[in-house]
Amino acid sequence: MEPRWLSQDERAAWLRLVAVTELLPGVLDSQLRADSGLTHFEYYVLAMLSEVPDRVLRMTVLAQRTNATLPRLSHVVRRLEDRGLVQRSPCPDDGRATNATLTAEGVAAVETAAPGHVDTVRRRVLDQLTPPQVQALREVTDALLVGLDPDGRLSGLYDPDRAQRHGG
Amino acid sequence: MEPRWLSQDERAAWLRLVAVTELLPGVLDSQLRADSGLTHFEYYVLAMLSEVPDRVLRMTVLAQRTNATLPRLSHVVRRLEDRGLVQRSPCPDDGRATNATLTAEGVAAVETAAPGHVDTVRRRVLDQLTPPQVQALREVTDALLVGLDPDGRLSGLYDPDRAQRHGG
DNA sequence: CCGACATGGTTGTTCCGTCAACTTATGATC
DNA sequence: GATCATAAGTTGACGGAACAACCATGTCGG
Repeated sequence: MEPRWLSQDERAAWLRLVAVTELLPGVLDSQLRADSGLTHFEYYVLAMLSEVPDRVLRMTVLAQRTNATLPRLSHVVRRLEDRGLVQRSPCPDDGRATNATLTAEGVAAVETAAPGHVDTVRRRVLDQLTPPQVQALREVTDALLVGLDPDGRLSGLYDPDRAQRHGG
Repeated sequence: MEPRWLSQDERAAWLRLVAVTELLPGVLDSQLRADSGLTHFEYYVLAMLSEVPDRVLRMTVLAQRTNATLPRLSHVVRRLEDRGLVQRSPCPDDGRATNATLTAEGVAAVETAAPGHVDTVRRRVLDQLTPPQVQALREVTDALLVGLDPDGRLSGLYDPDRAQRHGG
């Protein structure tokens, strides 16, 4: 079955979007790795925990907010626990569940890593855009997420209102 | 040194961009894998070769156009060669260089995979956007690539002069 | 309550990407 | 034309991610 091919404009936009998604992870990862010994994903795990009351989240919720599969998160959290940045403990409410708690060292790690990370985000990304373009980026990505995240699994990451329904 | 933190708008745009870059690769990879047994990156390697005269490119050029490091491309091309989709041969002009040629089977693989891939790109990405939003996406990603690809390494991927068609 | 099913996590395998080291060829310099 | 530096690719080791299999716990219908 022959699909509708892409128009000139669509193709141009699409190829650039692909290029951005290819390049962005590398930029974030290498800066964080070099300066803080953290993967971008590890940083996000710690950051998500640091923004939440008591700095505790159940593995499932944490996985949703970081767009990780449970196996992936399990491995990462185990490594972070080995490094003393996170503490795992059984959830009292549900014998199956595990809580991941950010330790004091974990807090320190996030606070140490944050400035350099934010600086990279500024210089490599946001400073390239005019204020109207920032607004446009927000609107476009919002629309894209409808197609990419139809169940709102990641909504905790970008939409505080929907976070309560899905991640709370 | 304390960085400038992100404004409300910047943070919103940034978090959504991160969410998009987290989700998009998985969407593309799983469709291509399931339907064609190809990684998105493998598909792009084959697609880039298919769009070029004689379907030959030197490894270095191919690496630039796909934003791959040379080691990564070398590994991928070896696997593709094992599957009969690509043929490697020494470059007559430069004894150090290697040419990668798309085989007939490789052409067939791209042509088989393309419709499903384009369909996914449409349904999951482009159809979520209005025409003005497609235009905005193009402009914003163009600006972003200045910061992410300062040397223009990937320009072959999105520069209209060098890239004529995609997915066909 | 008891058996079937669903949910929450972990573990192990396999594959892919990165990094560093190495081989070979080219180009510049004297 | 010999030497040294650089470029093009390959290879191997290592770490992280996807996937599948598995175990433990909770839930629901009889």
